[in-house]
Amino acid sequence: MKFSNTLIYWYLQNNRDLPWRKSKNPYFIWLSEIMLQQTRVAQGLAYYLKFTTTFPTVFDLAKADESTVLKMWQGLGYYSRARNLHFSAKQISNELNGIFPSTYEEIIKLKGIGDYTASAISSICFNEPTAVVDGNVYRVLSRYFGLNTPTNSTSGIKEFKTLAQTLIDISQPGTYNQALMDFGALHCKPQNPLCETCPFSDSCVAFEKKLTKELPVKEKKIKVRKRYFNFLVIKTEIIKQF
DNA sequence: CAATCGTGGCG
DNA sequence: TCGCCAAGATT
Repeated sequence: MKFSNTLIYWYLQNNRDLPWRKSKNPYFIWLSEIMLQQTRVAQGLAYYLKFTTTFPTVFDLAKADESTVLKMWQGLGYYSRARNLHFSAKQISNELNGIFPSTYEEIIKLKGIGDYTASAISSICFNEPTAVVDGNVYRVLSRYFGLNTPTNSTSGIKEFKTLAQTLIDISQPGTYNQALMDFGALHCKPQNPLCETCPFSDSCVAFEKKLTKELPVKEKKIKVRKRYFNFLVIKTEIIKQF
């Protein structure tokens, strides 16, 4: 069976019921994608609900003060996301008549949106076959194909993006992309992946060669840390009495 | 292009 | 307690 078909079959049975999946409104998908950058679903969920309630449309978000937006973002981290989100909301509201751009090429021009987010929005909302590559995708593909190219290297980024693009189901790219990420998050987990009940266990290279724990490979970056040591030298004077 | 940006969960 | 990581983007 084709990779994408197996994946989507798994997804239809195991996908998470998340609020942003009820909609294809690019404004909502955009909000969710920005919030979930480097952030777990469990952490971002409450913020997504708060934002969509307070700002039901891009106009409402654009009208708000930046300080208000930042306060609502408080606790989520990476605050430049909130500033870029607000900046782009104003741009969409004022210059694009509130209409979200509908192609990858146009979407990626927005501040705060890079390759991943542009691919996610264009595939989910506009059915454009643009493959997403996030941490989940690196892990699943590196294991399934047994690839040890460091995922944080320049060549690795290109290699995985190209590979993901060849695997995409062009008839339902949004579903395929979300399936791949959900599969990575729930099944092909970083630690203790569920290989025993995996639909890919007959074709996964890492499983066959017992390399699951070794993949994906990340180039180690040396973290310089300063350590300060204080020494207390104790001298005792021994007085010899005789 | 390597460093940086936050927070919380996990072993 | 510590290092690693989690739906990345920017400079």
